[in-house]
Amino acid sequence: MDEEAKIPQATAKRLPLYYRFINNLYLQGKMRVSSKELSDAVKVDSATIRRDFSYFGALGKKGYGYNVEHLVSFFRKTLDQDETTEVALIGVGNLGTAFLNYNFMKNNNTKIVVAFDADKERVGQEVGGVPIEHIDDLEERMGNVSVAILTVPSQAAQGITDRLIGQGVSGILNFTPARITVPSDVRVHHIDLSVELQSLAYFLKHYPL
Amino acid sequence: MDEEAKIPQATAKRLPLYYRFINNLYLQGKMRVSSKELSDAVKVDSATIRRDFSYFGALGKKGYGYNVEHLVSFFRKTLDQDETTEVALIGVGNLGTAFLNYNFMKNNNTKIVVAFDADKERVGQEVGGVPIEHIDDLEERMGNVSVAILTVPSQAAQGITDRLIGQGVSGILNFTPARITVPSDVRVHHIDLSVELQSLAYFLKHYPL
DNA sequence: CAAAAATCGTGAGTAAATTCACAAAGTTAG
DNA sequence: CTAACTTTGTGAATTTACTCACGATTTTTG
Ligand SMILES: NC(=O)c1ccc[n+]([C@@H]2O[C@H](COP(=O)([O-])OP(=O)(O)OC[C@H]3O[C@@H](n4cnc5c(N)ncnc54)[C@H](O)[C@@H]3O)[C@@H](O)[C@H]2O)c1
Ligand SMILES: NC(=O)c1ccc[n+]([C@@H]2O[C@H](COP(=O)([O-])OP(=O)(O)OC[C@H]3O[C@@H](n4cnc5c(N)ncnc54)[C@H](O)[C@@H]3O)[C@@H](O)[C@H]2O)c1
Repeated sequence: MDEEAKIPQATAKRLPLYYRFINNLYLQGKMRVSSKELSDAVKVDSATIRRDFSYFGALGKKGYGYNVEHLVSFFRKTLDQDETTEVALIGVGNLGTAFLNYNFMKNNNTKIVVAFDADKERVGQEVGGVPIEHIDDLEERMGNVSVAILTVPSQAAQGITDRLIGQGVSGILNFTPARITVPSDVRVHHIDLSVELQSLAYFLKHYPL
Repeated sequence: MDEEAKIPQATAKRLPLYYRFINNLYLQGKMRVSSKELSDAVKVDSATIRRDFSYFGALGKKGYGYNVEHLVSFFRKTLDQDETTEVALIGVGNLGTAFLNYNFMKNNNTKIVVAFDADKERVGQEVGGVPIEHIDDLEERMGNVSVAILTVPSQAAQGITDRLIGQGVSGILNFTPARITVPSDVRVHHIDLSVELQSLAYFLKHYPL
């Protein structure tokens, strides 16, 4: 569909990382950067970086490297940094509160605009400038947000997911351990912190470096 | 070194996920499970599950599936669930507080035993049963913890990392946007929440399902 | 200006991971 | 006990990702 649709997924996942770093260079007034420097900074092999960039055409110059300003404006366009993606957060508990307090807007095109919780005490408050609505009002108060962050207890995850999808949400960042079921046109990224910690421990024991 | 060292990394990362789900089945009293059922539950292709399990030998029975009790005890051993990995957390802010309040011990062999912060107000308090020490006392109070969770501001990340490594830490779960530099025998897992959110937004726009 | 140095972009090779698809072996039902 | 059914384990094919290594081109130095 998109003409860029042939970009490998592994590359696509690295783009925001590149963007953030290049933007920092830009703000620091740096004029040029080589794939080797980028590699040291973001810990991705320099050949991989050149390959990643090459999917978008010849962004660099041989013997010189990449022009920071050119790169940054290219990535801004490519990552739609000018167009903010509005996000809803469901479950204002420990994790949800942390996310609301965090400013996802730094170098970032995403913004949490509304939060929901089942606890009546919290409803009506604001956390990090985001109003908290009651979960029963999800359908009325969600607007046409297309991305949701799920930080509810795992038992509630599937039910809420179904309602979110009913409202047209097409991307979910799921922090609950539940592996939710969604139609094939909805994308879910699972971030399973317990699994991350356990698998790190497993790697340490079984894959000594 | 290990005889299991040839297990693909992608497989190793899924093991804790399998374990958690199988353990739940076990607690529910379920006797048997097929790769198809597991697949529906954890959203991993059933052939991938069978392949993953097969690295550990023939755990199942043709025409029957897998015996839950057998699986659960096998994974418990394999994932060293009997031996708790002690973890330190550095930076008791929004995110750090959420992790301390969370009980990583459910189905889990990891435990945060100590936390550090630079803010004197917090030192001496407990959060989620974990004592908070001052970062200046890191070297004295860390014990021989081998894994650390980094939830400090990104500017502090590299300096703290160096000190952690000086104390023998060999695994770091890094939630800061900084890509830290470590010796080659230290393993770092980056969890970059802004990148996750941005790349989800990117996928939605450029890879319509 | 010429030689040396830097660095990109990419063809080709390698490695890792996933998926297909089916024989083999077991289970279940009657 | 037999036939129909289920489900594993895996060889082979495929897909995806990474890395090497080098020619081409530009910059830098003296
Ligand atoms: N906190 C962590 O460090 C951590 C780590 C790993 C996984 N998780 C997972 O993240 C999720 C949230 O964790 P947490 O520690 O923030 O939990 P929490 O209990 O602090 O927060 C959950 C929030 O969801 C709200 N809630 C409950 N049911 C709801 C519903 N039906 N609709 C809307 N809101 C509802 C609760 O009122 C509460 O505010 C859990 O699934 C947990 O397993 C958390
Ligand atoms: N909160 C989020 O949702 C979120 C999302 C993405 C990334 N992050 C990253 O996670 C990290 C923590 O985020 P946060 O929101 O919890 O920040 P925070 O400011 O709430 O917490 C940081 C904590 O670290 C402590 N600290 C500062 N310097 C220290 C030092 N040298 N040694 C020890 N402790 C020190 C501070 O006192 C504070 O308690 C940041 O790097 C942030 O970029 C957070």
